[in-house]
Amino acid sequence: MYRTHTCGELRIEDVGQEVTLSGWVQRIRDLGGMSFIDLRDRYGITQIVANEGTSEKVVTTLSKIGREFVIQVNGVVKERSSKNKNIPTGEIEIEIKGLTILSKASLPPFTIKDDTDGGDELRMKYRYLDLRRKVVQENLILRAKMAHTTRSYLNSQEFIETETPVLINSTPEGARDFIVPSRINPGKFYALPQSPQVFKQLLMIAGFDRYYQIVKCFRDEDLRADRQPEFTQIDCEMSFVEQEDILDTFEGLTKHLFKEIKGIEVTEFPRIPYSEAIEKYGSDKPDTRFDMLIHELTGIAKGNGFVVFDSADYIGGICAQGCAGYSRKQLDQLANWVKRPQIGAKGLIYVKYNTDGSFKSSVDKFYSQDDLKKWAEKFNARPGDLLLVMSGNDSHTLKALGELRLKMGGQLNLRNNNEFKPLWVIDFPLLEWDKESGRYHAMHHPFTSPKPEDIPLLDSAPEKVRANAYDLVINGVEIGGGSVRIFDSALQAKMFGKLGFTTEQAQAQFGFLMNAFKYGAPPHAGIAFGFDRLVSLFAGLDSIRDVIAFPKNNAGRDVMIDSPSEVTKEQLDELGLRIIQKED
RNA sequence: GGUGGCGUAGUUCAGUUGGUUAGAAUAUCGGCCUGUCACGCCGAGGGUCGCGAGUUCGAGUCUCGUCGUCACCGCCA
Repeated sequence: MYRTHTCGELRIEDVGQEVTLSGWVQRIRDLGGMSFIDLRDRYGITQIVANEGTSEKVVTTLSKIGREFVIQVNGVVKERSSKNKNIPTGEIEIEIKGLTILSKASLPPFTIKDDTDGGDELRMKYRYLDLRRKVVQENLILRAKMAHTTRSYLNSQEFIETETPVLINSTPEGARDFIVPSRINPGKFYALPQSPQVFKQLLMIAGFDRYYQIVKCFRDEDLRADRQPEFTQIDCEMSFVEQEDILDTFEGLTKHLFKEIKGIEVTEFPRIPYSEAIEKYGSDKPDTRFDMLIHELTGIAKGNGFVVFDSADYIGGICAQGCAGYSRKQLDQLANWVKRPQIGAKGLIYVKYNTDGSFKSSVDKFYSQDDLKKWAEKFNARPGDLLLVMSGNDSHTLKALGELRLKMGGQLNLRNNNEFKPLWVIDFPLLEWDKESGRYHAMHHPFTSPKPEDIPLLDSAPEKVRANAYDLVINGVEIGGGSVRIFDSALQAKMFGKLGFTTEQAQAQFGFLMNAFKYGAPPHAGIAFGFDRLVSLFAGLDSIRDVIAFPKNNAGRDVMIDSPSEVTKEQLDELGLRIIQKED
């Protein structure tokens, strides 16, 4: 038997017991006549002590061990003469009687300890060592708990967990697919699913009524801190439901997770239309932990001879409370920040609402104190506040104001990671115009149902058609999204037409689905949560990498196994593939 | 595809205007040490300053390129 107990469980009540422990050597403190070993496993750390009573054989072995050796120790649990209040096992120690080296260890490239040692590059290359760190283990344990809790909640609601295939067809809509060549079918390719979308709809047609799956999805697009090429979704679909039923059910799941995992009662799930989110927050995933809403000034700020504003489609700004005291340097920094290519604003106008009630702005030449007072009223600003105003093309300016709002919210410490503010963004546009391809794209996906009252607009003003689509947003993070589906093959055919598919193309790509609709399709709707993002939100992390055991880097590479990698000529031949060197 | 940050000892970092032998902490190794828990004390070893070119009498430092990495923009139905 390798162990009778783990390294985290022995307490003062166990004093006198003879025990065997196995684990990794965290640290050795050799005091000469006596030494201490911190023995670590995922449950905790237990101190081992050797002193003058320890056998010669054990002392000799002890002198050979180092950091990260895997050892087995047996001995008697003793009360410590000097206790450590900082760890749960701090009142006891094991007086060593026997010691076996189970596995030697080379010196690790970074020290295994809680506060990060070794940069991301090393941590990823030696991820199996990084995963020994308690902080990283805790993230993965949190992930496991959340998956378990999700399953038991959905199981209790009569959802059926069903697996769907991973080798499917490539489709032209949406993100780039990962492609898998078929050996048995030369010249043909599978694709990895971006989501199990059509399969879950087929399961509804099959009568499963409630489906879920915690499932890997794949998108061949550039990575971000919150985007990996393979990621996990809590994927769901329900029959005989309307939008309201989905929102209720998944508010329920979200509340349950917050309560079970974090002990937090989250009650409010406000709903705001997409258009309002854009107007007030400059984003379709607003962070509602703080207000600082965007206000439009287009009507009242034009016509004073300030060319920048007079020529703008849109003028708007935000009010940073209590920031009227910002220095020239601070204001310049903000202006430079919005001028970076990532934001792309031309400039930033400020108005200081001084505590004495006067105004000082960068456009005093064009606007009187009375003019600026009107602005301030529009923002509900009070003396001591700072107005930050931008202008230009409306969608770009709103987006830039949204970014500035987030930056100011962060700067003023209004974005607290222990506070959770969910909301539903609803009424998304069904279609958006894509300049590059010169056609409409489905904003959600091609199976999303338009709002019935907007269907007449499909022909006259397609961009005005709203969808029965919804996103769950928490703290400015898009946690999930879904829609009510089209279940009528005629409407579905019309949608494909709007998206620029010919009848033949639609038939070739999605014929099986439209065909299935002919055999009695129930009204259905669904949603998918980004599981990695949800876990990182619960863990208070900005990057999803730390909640994934073996993540990929910025360039989509796994630096530990060095993938992707080349394959042999034989493999290529068998698949009928040839590598063509790209010219620069 | 683009913008920006970072790259110096195993690790974390310092390194002045371009100037002698590139430092500190920590880790490692050796010695001493009976109550440590970030043990302590003494000593030692450890460097392709990411790589390559250029400027210069002289480059860790300046310029260009390149590689790696991170964040972001585009992209992500």
